[in-house]
Amino acid sequence: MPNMSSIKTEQSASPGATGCSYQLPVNMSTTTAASTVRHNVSVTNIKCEVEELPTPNGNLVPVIANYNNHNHNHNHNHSGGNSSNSSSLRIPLGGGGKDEDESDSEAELANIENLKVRRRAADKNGPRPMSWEGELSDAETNGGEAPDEELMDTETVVKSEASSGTTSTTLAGRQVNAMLQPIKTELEHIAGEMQQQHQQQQMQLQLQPIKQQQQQQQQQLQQSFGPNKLKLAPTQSDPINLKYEPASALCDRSKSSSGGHLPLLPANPSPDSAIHSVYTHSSPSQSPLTSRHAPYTPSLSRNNSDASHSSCYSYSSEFSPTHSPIQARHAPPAGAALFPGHVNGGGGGGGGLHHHSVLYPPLNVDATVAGQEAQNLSMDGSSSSGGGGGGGGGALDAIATLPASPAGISRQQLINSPCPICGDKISGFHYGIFSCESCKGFFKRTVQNRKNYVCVRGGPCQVSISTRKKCPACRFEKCLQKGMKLEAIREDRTRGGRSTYQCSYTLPNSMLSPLLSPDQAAAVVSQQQQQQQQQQQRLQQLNGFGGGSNSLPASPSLGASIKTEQTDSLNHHTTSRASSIPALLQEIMDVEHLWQYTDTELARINQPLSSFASGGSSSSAAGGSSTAGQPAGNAQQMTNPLLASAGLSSNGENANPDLIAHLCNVADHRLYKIVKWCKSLPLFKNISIDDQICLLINSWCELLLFSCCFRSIDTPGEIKMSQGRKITLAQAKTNGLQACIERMLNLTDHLRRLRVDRYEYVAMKVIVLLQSDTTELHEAVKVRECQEKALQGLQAYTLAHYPDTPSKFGELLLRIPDLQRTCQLAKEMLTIKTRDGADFNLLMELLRGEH
DNA sequence: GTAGCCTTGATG
DNA sequence: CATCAAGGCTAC
Repeated sequence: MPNMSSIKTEQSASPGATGCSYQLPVNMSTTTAASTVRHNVSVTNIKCEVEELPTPNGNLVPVIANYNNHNHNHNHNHSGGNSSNSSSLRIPLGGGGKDEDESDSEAELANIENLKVRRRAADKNGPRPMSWEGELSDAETNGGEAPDEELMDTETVVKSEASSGTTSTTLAGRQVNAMLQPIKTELEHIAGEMQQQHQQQQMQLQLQPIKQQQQQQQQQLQQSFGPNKLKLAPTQSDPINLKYEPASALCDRSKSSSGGHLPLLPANPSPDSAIHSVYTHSSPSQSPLTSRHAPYTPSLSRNNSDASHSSCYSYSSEFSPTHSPIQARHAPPAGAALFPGHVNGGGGGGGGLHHHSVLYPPLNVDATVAGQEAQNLSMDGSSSSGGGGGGGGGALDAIATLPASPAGISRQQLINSPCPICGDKISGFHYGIFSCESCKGFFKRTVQNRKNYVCVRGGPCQVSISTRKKCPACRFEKCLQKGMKLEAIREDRTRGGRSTYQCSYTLPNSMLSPLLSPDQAAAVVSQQQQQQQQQQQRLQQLNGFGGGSNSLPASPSLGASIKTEQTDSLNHHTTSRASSIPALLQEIMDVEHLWQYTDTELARINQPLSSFASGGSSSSAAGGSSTAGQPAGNAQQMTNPLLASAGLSSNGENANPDLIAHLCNVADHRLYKIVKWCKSLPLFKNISIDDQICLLINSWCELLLFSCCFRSIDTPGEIKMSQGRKITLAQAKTNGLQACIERMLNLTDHLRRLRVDRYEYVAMKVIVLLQSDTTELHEAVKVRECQEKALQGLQAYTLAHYPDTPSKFGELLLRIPDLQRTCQLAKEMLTIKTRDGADFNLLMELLRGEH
């Protein structure tokens, strides 16, 4: 009955009962030793039954990961005739295809493989609680009965592994395919989920809930990889909260088949799906109005005056029942004067009006009509008069600017209405919308703790009072979709007072269009797109996305980690180019967060480190396995890129045997995330499972290495591993990785010189992934076509955004052979190291398996 | 982790 | 002083 949501790196939310347990690779399951030993990586079997199907309103979208609800027509459209030209776009990937690919070894990955050996060794000594392979294997072995155990805490895992010893276990005789089976199983599993979701929706349309569940169960058993034809309808849900719902809609609520779900406002005609709209927030750079405010700082601090990034066409906290936090505190006194034609409803002159005038461009709305509507819309007699009191009040003024706002909705009505997210009773105005107390708390926890929920089903799960606990991913998504604002969460956690953030409700274009001139309407669309993009970036960064040059070390300060120079730069770009980002690139970007670690994940991964650090310099495990043949010791660890790539402290304090267990966690995580990322890529999803595996095998090193290099753009002379750990060339010399690091630095220099931005970066990753120069591909042509689409997307992007450097596209592609050569070198180095007697069995097999 | 209730503090 | 939207606390 549960629905399946998963929380990466988080313990399963609801043990057992909900069945919604996705088990992290980090953790260990209680699977049998036999099953866990089969592969070095395991995929947790995810029980994902859907008790309640998504409502047909299409209002639910997958959380965070937008990977499933994008319109892939873009991709398909890109193909076709273009494929003939593809050859011209093909890049001379590394001299030698297969052989070239053989080389490889990114510190991070190497680390992973290395650890796998240890982990497997531990597995042999006892049941491995949970692992990638173990989970899925069990599921498969047991006829689909997924282990429903709770996730174990990382620390627990570490201890169990440590206690099981670090006996080296050879993988001799194990086939490469077997080793990569985890990836395959994961891919298959995810595919199965997608298929399941698709069928669920179909069934839902047929109103056959019982059959749905039956089929779900069957699908769970299938594990077959079916094309994910499911397209989550771009939610045309209202970006506006309930209170602005048209009266008619309110009246219809009782008729709504979705039970607690609120009827939706007219679809937002924005070309972007609701998933974008949920990320909406504007930037000062984009709004001619916002420039009057303080520069936008994507900080969650309450004092950031985020009103500055309000949308000119969005309702904002003026809708707060009795006041507008923003306008009240930050409204430029003469704001209204800037827009003499602006609606002046509600009898204004109040601060709210001023503010509103600043926030909203002049609308061609008859002031009288607007004023009347404003009257009708007064939140309620008491509050509007109380809050507005002598001046019309912010709320009233705000309402006055709602050309098509519903009439007669009082605050009390709103309070009595069901929470737009779950249908529970609204308790107040929280984070930008009227919501219930539970959703308020949920949103707060999610943002403050930087949760990175992922709906294994890919969403959208229904979120109701009864189901809201089952899929936090979809719940959070809905929170955003309904208008909850990330910036409403205070960075400094100060209590009390009024919020200063700009909680903007995107005004549906359908409501605006009749009132706007074509130019204004276009401006609305443009601005909404910008807002969406920025909000998305914000969200991604909140989720730990931004591991590239944007990446910041985990910071307790939400706001601090949100704003980066590059982000600003990117935002600047998007100001003018938001609409010119190829859809494919945007889709790729939308799933990029899957690649990144969230702070929560990092925190969890590193959680055991504190204990490790106290363990002194026991070098047997950490030094032995990770440094592979080097003298174990603090000095080596300090500069060991393997450790560093794992996000481990490089201060030499981690020389504890438990470190290995910890590294296993990291390894599991990284592999898991790679697979997840791949599976969510718009192009990759359409490739056969066998070819997906093949591509992954061929490109994992390049992908990881490239991410390291891109991440290091802003640190010349240093390669950033995970979590801001850095390694310099000098440090690399101490452990024999000089050549590799040197090449990485060189590549990084090129990326810096080329000013590679994030869109280019993600596109290049996909291009690298889709390298089809291998004879092992079953559908090489198809893969090639996919790569061509990515190439075309990148080319279109670079030409559109960097017209002054038309050669950028080509230069970017020229870096790929470098990347591949670097990987080759790194792999060779690791191979050599393996001969030194270190526990690189798994790595060895992976290396061998790549050829 | 969830969610109800409490405390805080800016605002009018 | 009332309001209310933040965060905090805590039983579950």
